[in-house]
Amino acid sequence: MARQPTIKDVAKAAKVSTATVSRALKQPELLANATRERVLEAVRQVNYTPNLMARNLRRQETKSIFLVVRDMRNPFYLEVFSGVEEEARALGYTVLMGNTEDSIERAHFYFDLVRARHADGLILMTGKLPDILDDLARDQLPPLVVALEYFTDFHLPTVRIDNEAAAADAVRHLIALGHTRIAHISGPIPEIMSTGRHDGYVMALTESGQKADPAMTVRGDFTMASGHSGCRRLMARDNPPTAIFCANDEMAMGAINELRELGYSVPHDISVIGFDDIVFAGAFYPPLTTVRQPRHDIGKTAMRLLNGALIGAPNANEEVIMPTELVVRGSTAPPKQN
Amino acid sequence: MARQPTIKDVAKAAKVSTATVSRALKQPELLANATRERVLEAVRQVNYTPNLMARNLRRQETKSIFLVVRDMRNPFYLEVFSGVEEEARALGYTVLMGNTEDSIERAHFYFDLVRARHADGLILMTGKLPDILDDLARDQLPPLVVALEYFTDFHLPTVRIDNEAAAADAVRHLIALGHTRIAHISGPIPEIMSTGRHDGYVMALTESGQKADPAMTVRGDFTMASGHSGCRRLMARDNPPTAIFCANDEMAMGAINELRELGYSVPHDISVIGFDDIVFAGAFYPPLTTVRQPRHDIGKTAMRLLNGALIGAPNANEEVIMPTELVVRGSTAPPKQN
DNA sequence: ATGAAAGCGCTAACAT
DNA sequence: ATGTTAGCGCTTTCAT
Repeated sequence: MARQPTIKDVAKAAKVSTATVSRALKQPELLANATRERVLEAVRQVNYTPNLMARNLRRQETKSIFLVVRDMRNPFYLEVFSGVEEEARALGYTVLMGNTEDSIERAHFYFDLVRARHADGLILMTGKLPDILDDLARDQLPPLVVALEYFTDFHLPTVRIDNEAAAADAVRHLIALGHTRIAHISGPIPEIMSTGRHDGYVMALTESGQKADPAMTVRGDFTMASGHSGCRRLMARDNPPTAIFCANDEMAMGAINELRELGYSVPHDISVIGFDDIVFAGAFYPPLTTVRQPRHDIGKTAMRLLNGALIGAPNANEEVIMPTELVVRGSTAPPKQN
Repeated sequence: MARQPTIKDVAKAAKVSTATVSRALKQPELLANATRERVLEAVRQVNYTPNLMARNLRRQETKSIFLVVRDMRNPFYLEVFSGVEEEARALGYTVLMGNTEDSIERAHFYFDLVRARHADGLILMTGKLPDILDDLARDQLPPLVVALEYFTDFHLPTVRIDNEAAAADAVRHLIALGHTRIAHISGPIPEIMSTGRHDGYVMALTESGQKADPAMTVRGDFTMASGHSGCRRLMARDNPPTAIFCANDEMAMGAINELRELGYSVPHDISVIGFDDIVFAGAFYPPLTTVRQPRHDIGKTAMRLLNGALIGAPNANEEVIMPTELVVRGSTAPPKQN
């Protein structure tokens, strides 16, 4: 590429000072009509684009934010990302993607990038928040929004769902179908998201008068493989479940594929329910009954909150709880009559 | 956050000039051991992080690159992204994500962002390259790498697969199984990727002595919905196919789900083969036979090429063809004997 | 309504 | 081996 024209080139072409060029672009109302026109014409003529590095340095802002996720290969985050990106574009930000792979150091790396003024703020969608935020004093925190996860030690702007209520809804659906032996494949407890979903499972069972048998909960890690193995362990029990509530869709898919290998038919023999409504949940066979999270809106809201924090809006510290929705498809049915 | 310490604060604390601080960080070997130690100690003491906006302005580089895709919600791009990101991190770059939604204006927007020095270069994974690059003279192009797609008018650094050969492999697999009525659900022709896969389909049929009946190709658009409808049209023919080669996995999934609704069993009645080996291809039922693209390596290679272009490496204009691999799973089988 | 000039924080050329 | 200094390109006082 040829050398970029600078504001000086425009100033020379329009025979004005660089300050006037800057004004023509930022506060055109301050200039006389004739001058403004002349400058804008010069801008076009020399094909000028403001240099963002210089502008950022001068303004002490980058107009970029980091979206930091646990594993960017998880399609779930993509839809959140597209929501963040949509809102960011409207607000004049660009979105950088960070990815911690569950490493606390990698998370701190993104905090450092904000310190280094590579971005103005962060949206965190990682687990292990307590560990990450542990030794950072409150006033050392960069502008920050927590999405999906949350942090209980002190109040941060947060957008999330009510995991407990959503999980309870899912389990109530199974109870309403008549299931009495309902198992749970959980996420990595004690992470707060997994704990919430497990609590909702226990809550729904308890309120219906069923006892939550601890042996009916096996711990997974949100991967399909852990759905496979968790399901195998559950079905090997003396009194195997007739329904399994999985803490996410991938584990539900793993469980269903395992059940097929074991010779069970879903939902005829066993019902399975997932969580998230990822994009392939409806295309799966059988189509997955699951809990939909408003991913796109979660992303938009997170960006909106972050912008609030960035411009120092008054009550930027709010916690927004987004609604969830049980999506009943083909992986759940009444229990088989024996 | 408190005010960030600057290089001046370090200089004062270490009683040296700012230049010496800069050297301690960039070219420590130039300094006397004692000075270097003193400076680094001061850096720690005042908790200094270099301001990247200032560094970028001074160095005239951003150390960021844009990865521009057609639709970032497509999980396929994610794995490419993770490859780009891995290599970028190793080379000291951060990756910005751009997303054109197939709009030429949106694509140009990212070109403008490079002009505005928001990023140093671009990796393009969008269709419509000819339209996008149309009226840009060669010397107006920013540092640029094309991935997956390609552009024939003039030579750009490119990483891609041999779509024709890969598609031919897939179709040969069906031929080897004994199929003689093989249909194709294509991507949006005349885009080059779709054309290549269609050409491979025709080539494999022709070389085996089968005639490629144009009515056996229906045009899709890479969405699951177009797999559904394309499959329905094919199966409504007088002499329906016994096997369908789909130009990507989503369309193959759509086709399989449609076949199930029509009462066909895959692969017993009809074989279906996809392309890409997206992350859910193996979890699908039946597990999808498909053509695997080395997505992660494609991403890494693209970033490597872009870095070459950025540092002005000699033969940065190379075109890299990555290998593909036919992954035979459960969606293909010999044709049913009538 | 416009211009002059300072300076954001850093690096690199030049000087010593 | 270290310091001095001149910018990178822009925005924003402060003057006029």
